Amino acid sequence: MGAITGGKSRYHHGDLRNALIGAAVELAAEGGPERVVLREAARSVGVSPTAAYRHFSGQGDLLHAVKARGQQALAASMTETLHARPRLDDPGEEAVRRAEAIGRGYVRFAIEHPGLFRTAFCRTTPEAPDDFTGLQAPDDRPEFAAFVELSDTLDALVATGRMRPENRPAAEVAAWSTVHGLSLLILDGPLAHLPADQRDAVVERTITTIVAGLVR
Amino acid sequence: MGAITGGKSRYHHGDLRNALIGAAVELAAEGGPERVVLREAARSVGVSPTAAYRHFSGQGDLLHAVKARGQQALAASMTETLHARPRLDDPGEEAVRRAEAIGRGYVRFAIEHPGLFRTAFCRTTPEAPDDFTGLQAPDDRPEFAAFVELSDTLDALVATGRMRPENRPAAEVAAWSTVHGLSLLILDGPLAHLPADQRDAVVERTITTIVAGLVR
DNA sequence: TCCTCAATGTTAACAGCATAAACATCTGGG
DNA sequence: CCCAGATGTTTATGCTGTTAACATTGAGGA
Repeated sequence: MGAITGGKSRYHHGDLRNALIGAAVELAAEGGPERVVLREAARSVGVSPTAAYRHFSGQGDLLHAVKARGQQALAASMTETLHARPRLDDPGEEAVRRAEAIGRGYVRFAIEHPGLFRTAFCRTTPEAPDDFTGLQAPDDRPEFAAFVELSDTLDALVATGRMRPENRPAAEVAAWSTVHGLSLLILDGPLAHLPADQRDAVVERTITTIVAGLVR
Repeated sequence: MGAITGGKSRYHHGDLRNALIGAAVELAAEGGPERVVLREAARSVGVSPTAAYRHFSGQGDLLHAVKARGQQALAASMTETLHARPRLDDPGEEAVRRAEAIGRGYVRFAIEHPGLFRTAFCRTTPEAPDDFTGLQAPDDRPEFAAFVELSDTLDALVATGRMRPENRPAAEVAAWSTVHGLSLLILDGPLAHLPADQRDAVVERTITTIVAGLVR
């Protein structure tokens, strides 16, 4: 196969699938999922529109790939944010602060990369077998790394006595729901036109509130 | 103007704007915002596609009208649910239960009317001057009735000593974020394929958690 | 070495969409 | 009575996704 050979034929691209995904990711980053249009991605790669059909079943399939990239980018950003955080001595306090940091990282990514974030959670086909069913995430896929870290943090809250065991079930859903909804209200909803400082204050208070509901 | 006269000319519709909105709402209810396509709405009303441009500046404008209808439907559903609820004697307990009911009503509408719900919060034009800026809602518009009721309920939580005054700011954002995010995770996200009973249990626990974070 | 064939790209074509321009038909107010 | 503005229609343009038929390339077996 052609690979990325110096510059011979130019008829075969060599890595068209990834190139198309890259172009589509750029489009998504600029304008969200509705902007990832197959013909434009092909155009920006310099290839005929129908060439994409050799690598994707259609526009929906391309969008699906971009969505996966968005999820990975979110996860990567969050884990990076988490690793940069100084570790506290007290395990209970550490778990609480860690939970707050996870929420902050989530919302921060949404604000800094609105197009990618919206794409990461856009509706694709009704049948999406890639999603995990609610409460248990496969821990071998990179896009779920952040979710696994949330789970571990919640476990730590229980282990350190900061959270009552009977509150543990579905705790990740409560946490995730709050930061997810907050992100969307900020991106597209009534909080969209809020000045940055007020917005940040609201984010802080919201995260404090949900964590308070969890730890008790 | 023609009004809804018996059935004379048929050239002028008489109430085309509302008819188009109605058709578009039906489309949105079936398939969400991306399905509200101007030509199909015109078709189902029995009118030429370009006739719509006498009443809307374009497809985006029509979608905007449908979005408003969705918001009103959500608000109406929630207030109805609230009014059906039995009132408790203890004011503090009443406020807490009321807050929980508001959250339940929100998520319930999302589950029962997914297309309308998604349309009510879909992205339209970047400039949306109809949104209120975050923390204060105009209390004279029907689509904000439910939000005003949430605000009142939170005030009641403070007044009855169930919530500390310093937690009051942005409390509506925290509450709204949680139920909003939960709704979307259920509609389009990882909770989509959850069986109804498990899903309902998760909803209950999530609402309990956020209310716990508010009341303290 | 050469030759075939599957992989991968291209052009041409079609249908559906939003939208604009020019034209047609009512209808209310002078 | 009649005409001007409101409302609806036809026609046309350019975008999109998608399919079908054709072209080019490279890799591996005769």
